[in-house]
Amino acid sequence: MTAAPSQANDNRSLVRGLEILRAFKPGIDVLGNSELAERTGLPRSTISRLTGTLVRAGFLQHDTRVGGYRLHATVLALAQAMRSGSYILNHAHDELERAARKLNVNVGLAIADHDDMIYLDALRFGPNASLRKVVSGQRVPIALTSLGRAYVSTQKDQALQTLMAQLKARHARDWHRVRPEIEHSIAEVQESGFCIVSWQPRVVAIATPLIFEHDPVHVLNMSLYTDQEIGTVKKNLTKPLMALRQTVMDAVSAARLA
Amino acid sequence: MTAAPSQANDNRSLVRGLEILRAFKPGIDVLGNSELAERTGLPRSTISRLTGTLVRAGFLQHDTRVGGYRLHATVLALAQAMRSGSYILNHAHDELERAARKLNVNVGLAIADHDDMIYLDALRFGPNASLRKVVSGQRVPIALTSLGRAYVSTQKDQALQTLMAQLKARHARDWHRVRPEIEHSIAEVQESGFCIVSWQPRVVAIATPLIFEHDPVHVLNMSLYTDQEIGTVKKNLTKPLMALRQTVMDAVSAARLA
DNA sequence: TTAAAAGTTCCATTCAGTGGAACCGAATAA
DNA sequence: TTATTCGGTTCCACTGAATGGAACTTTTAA
Repeated sequence: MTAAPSQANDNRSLVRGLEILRAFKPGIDVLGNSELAERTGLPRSTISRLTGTLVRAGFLQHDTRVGGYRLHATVLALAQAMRSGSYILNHAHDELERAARKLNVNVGLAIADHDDMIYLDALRFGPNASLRKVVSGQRVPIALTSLGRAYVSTQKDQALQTLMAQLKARHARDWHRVRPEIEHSIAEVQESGFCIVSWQPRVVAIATPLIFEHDPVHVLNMSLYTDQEIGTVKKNLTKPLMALRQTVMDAVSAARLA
Repeated sequence: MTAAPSQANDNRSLVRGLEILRAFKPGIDVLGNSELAERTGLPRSTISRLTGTLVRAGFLQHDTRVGGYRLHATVLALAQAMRSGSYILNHAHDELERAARKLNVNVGLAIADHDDMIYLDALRFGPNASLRKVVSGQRVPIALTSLGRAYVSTQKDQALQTLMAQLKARHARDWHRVRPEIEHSIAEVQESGFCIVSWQPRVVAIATPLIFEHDPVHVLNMSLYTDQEIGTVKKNLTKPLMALRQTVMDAVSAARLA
């Protein structure tokens, strides 16, 4: 999650306020004014005023125990509104769940945001088999994941150039290694409709883009924690993934006629 | 969810931007610039600029199909960050789930925001018995629910006055009816530690406040869809609710020592 | 084709937001 | 105890960022 582009004629105060909100992530759940000032590079007085407004608006709360701010429940209400309004998610969810249960693999649906993918829905299995958990909102980097690369493969021309430039900026250090990997994945998707990546040890993931006219690109994935060879996983998951993809697309298209 | 107080020296643009975000709720998932202008009373040019910024910041997306804006996945990431940072929620969740399964009732944990309560966690049973669903972010009005009234009962003096004034403003129409109900619930909590309300037909709910030093007040509740008399429900749920309350408080206190 | 509605851009005006500095209060050190 | 540091807030003079009316463009509806 790199800093927002912060382009031309954007409303400055609004951008700054949102930047403050975005400074909170899993693991960073309390931030004081001076920490925020450091992270954003803004003067302390400015931060102080903005956090005040964010508190009164219900987006932050002050934690007197540790003397800092936390995100407040208003953001949960927004998330709820967002999820309930995403018809793709709504029509896909049951199918994702069914597939996850049947195959005993993690199944996810995600969408791009800057240089991350964000899960709209993620059905996860704990280590002890059937324990299930539904998560949403997790960010994973576009450049390194099957999810992200499946997304990249849907971009063309100018949009693709821009995106690659962003990714390069974020992964400057090991771009020489990452770039060919991305290009390999793109080729993979173009050839067979999906790509396979193992970006964390023992986790193999396979992803395929879901494209609907007039809608942002969504990406579907399956992943599992395993010792199997990547080839074996490919053999096992390709068909189910593509089948799920078709099922979801049908479900969404059908719903659209009503 | 009434308009934010929008007090003294608040950053105007930021407040307006957040107001735009808050205009989206379940059921209202697409809004065009002019609709937003209407709802907020701001000039169309201003809205246009602000929505532009919100889009570039990743908080809104433009839906070209219907020509309007939707909330974007960034708000999911924020919600995820918020939930993962709430240690009360984290330590309570498993207990809530256990209780819900055991008793076959809905169990929830909520926190106040303006004149609403917002669920941090809500374990729901579908009509067909054991189907379970975890929800968070739903808003319910303070004045009308057991959840909200249990919260009101924790407020004193100035804070109580202010809160009641807010509620009165929101429920001006039938304040003469609502006010005594709230006062009854307050007395109930002060006497026995919980209150019972049926604010929707056939739904009975019982709630109890969870107070931790230096933390905002949380409220725990149980509810069920039933034909039973309120007295019967009370008999059945009082003990489990208070037991759950104790369990959660212990779990949180224990975790705090580590 | 015309009319109406929705959205964007322009631009002169001004006041909202800014940030440096001073101030406050709490925690820590001496 | 007093001094010192640190985090936070308040003050205030300055100014350019944000504003909103009007003009313009694009889309939708009739």
